[in-house]
This record gives sequence, structure tokens and C-alpha cells, in this order.
Amino acid sequence: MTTRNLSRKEREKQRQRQDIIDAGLELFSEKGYHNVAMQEIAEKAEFAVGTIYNFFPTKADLYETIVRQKIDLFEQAFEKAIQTATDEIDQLRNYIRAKSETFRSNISFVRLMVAESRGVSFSIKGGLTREMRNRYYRFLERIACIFENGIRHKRFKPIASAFQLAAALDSTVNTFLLLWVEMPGIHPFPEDPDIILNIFFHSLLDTT
Amino acid sequence: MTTRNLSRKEREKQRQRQDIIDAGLELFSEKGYHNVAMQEIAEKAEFAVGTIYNFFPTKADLYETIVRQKIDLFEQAFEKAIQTATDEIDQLRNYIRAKSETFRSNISFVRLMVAESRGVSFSIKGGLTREMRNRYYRFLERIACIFENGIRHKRFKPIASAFQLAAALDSTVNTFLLLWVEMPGIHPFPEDPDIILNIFFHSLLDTT
DNA sequence: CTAAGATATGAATCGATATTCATATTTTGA
DNA sequence: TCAAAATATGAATATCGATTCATATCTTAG
Repeated sequence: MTTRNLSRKEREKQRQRQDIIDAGLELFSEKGYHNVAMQEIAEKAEFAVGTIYNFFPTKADLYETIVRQKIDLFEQAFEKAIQTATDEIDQLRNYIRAKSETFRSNISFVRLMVAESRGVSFSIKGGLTREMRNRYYRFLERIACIFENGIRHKRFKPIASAFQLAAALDSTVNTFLLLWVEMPGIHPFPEDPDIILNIFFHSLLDTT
Repeated sequence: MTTRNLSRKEREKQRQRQDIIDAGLELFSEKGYHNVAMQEIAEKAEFAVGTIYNFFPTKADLYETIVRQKIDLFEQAFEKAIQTATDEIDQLRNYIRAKSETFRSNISFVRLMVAESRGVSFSIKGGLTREMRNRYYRFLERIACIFENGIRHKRFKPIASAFQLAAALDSTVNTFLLLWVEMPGIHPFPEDPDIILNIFFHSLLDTT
């Protein structure tokens, strides 16, 4: 009973913690780190300011927790997507699909990243900035591997370095997603990942 | 003599104003809008705080002025580059070259944009955000026109909508430039614009 | 049921900094 | 050279908001 009691309590604590995180995410993504007061977060999460400080030592810490949690989620989703495919083309398809799904179900986080990607709030402490950058490069390397393999397997032509191809593809996907986030009516995100991939798969030049 | 005197004075005023702008740009790009105090800008520009307020009514106003000035410069450079070419391929080449040159000679501004693109500082007043977004879309439309023409002239194949092609190309160029800004040693920006264009011009798929 | 311990509360504190304005300095025109 | 007029100065003001902590409330275990 004691353990079970503790466990219930633990779970309750986690739920509260997550409520604060959710409130923070929503507010930060709407107004940006510096334009949100702890007071507001407290109100949104239905706690007193002081209580928030029982969970997170500082505002910056709360922010970092939010970002890390989401980034972890994103990375996991992408990695899983890539592993659930055999040939390189399918890997790219899956990664685009995963990215689109994860974006769609985490729009407020995407907004947060768009709003202050590497900016201000991160540079409070230099640490998170560097960490995020490194994580992103590692991710690009991961995509680059797919191109690397594709080239080795003679499925892809080496029209650029694997890393450049990865950067080009990922930035294109990002831009399409951002266009969709900002103007869903005018720039819907293509349901079929091949619409994006075709830009790379087919030659733009008409040599007829 | 009076007019000349006034003119000298005017020029002097402009120089001072520009000094403040330059100091602001450098500091904002290093530390982000919210982490720079007017005091610092004053010191860097070798003025007293009060003097800065003789030129700019508020900190936000100074910031907006800095951003607008640079954006204008960028837009002009791109437009000129596009106009200095006849066929579509050369237009794209020139635009990439112009973008790379303008980036290279305005790194601190680029840093500023990277750091807080649409974020915090803009949202002080809602206005600048929307303006920037609209300007960017107009610019993308401008690039899309090139693709549009290329497709009409049968130089390009319609592998995606003109706007999508524009978004894909521009985001790729941006990413390459950012990689270069962050790690010039590891990811040098390709001197030859064709290295980027080839990603789009040639088919990635090896159909041999 | 009760007291010790745990937790939540939010008013008060404290630091930071944008902005103002009384004063000092410089420039102008006679 | 001199006194308006213009301009520059920076100490003082005013506001904002992160963080603290004395107090109130709730939980637990005996």
C-alpha cells in the first residue's frame, strides 16, 4: 500500500509537471520566451507562481525542459521512420512522412522553434544553443547516410555530396512545412512525399 | 554658405545616426535584442544614452530601423542580380551569387536574422512580423516567376509548381549559407552557384 | 483525531533597464 | 565676444517581472 500510495503520488506529480510544461509551451509559442511572465504560466496551469518553482528552478530551466522534451520526441519519430524501411528511397519517403506528421501534431512547438530557433532565449546560457545545433547536425548526418548508401548502391547519382543533398532535402521539407503552418489554405503540405522527392529525383532541365 | 553649412550638419547627423545603427546591429547580432541594453549601444557608439533618444524614439524603433535598412539592401541586391541576366538559368545563377555575396558582407545581420528571425523582438509590435513575412513571400513569388518563365520557354520541366521550386531552391541556398556561417571550415559555401543548381538541374535517380 | 511533515500560496523583494529631463556643453548668428 | 538656441549628457525615475519566503493548507502516520 505504501509503494502504491507513493506511486499514485508520483504519477500525480508527473501530471502536474506536465501540465506546467504544456501551459509553458502554449504560451511561449504564442508570445515568445521574453514576452511570457511566470505569472501567466502559473495562471494557465492553475497553480501559484511559487508552485512552479517547486518543479523548475528557473524560467530558463522550464523552457529548456520543454524544448528538450519535444526534440527528443521528434528525433525518436524520425529514427523510427527511417528504420522502418529497407531501400533508400523508402527511407526518405518515411522520413518526410514522419516529419510531416510530427509537425502537424505539434504545431505549437513548431511555432516556438520558428519564432526563436537558435535565438535569444537559448543564448541565456550558451549551452542549449550548441546542443541543439549539434543535434541537428547529427540528424543531417543521419539523412546524409541514406544518400551515401543510395549512391553506393547505384540508386542515386552523386550530383552533390551526401551531406549537401541531406541539407537540401531537409531544408526543402522544412520550408514546405513552414509555408503550410503559416498559410495552410494557400500552401497545403503535399500529402504524397513524392511530390517533394520528385524535385530531387527528376531533372529540372528540359533537354528535349 | 548657409545651405552648405546646413548640409554639412545634415551629413554629420546622418553619420551619427548610422554610427548608432551600426553599433546596434553589432550588439544585437551578438547577444540578441533583449540582452542588449541601450546603455551598451550608447557606449559602443560613443554617445550618452539620452543622445540616442534624440535619434530614435524607442529601442524597438532603433531595432526596426536596423532591420528595415538591411532588408532593403538585400532586396535591392537580389532584384538587380535578377535583372542583370537574360535567360532563366542565368537569372538563378545571379540570384545565388548575389545572395551569397550579400550574406558574406553582412554576416552580423545574417546572424541577427538567424537568431531571432520572426521571434520575440519582432512581436514587440505585431507589425514587423507580418511585413517581413509578406516581403519574403513577395520575394519567393519573384523567384517563382523565373521558374514560371523557364517552364513556359520549355527550358524547365514542370516537376513541381513554380512556387514550390522557388521555395525549395531558396531554402537550399539559405541552408548552405547558414552551414557556412556556422562552420566555414567544414561547410564552405560553394563558389560556383551551379553546384547548388545541379541538385535541381540533374536527376538524383540513377536509371542506368 | 492530531501533530509533524510536506506542499501550495502569492505578496514582497530585488535587480535590471527603458525612458525622461534638469543641467551642462556646444553651436550659431549678431 | 556674447547670448540665445540647439544639442548632448547621464543621474534619477518608473516599470516590469523573476525569484524568494513567511504563511496557509493539506497529507500522513500514529
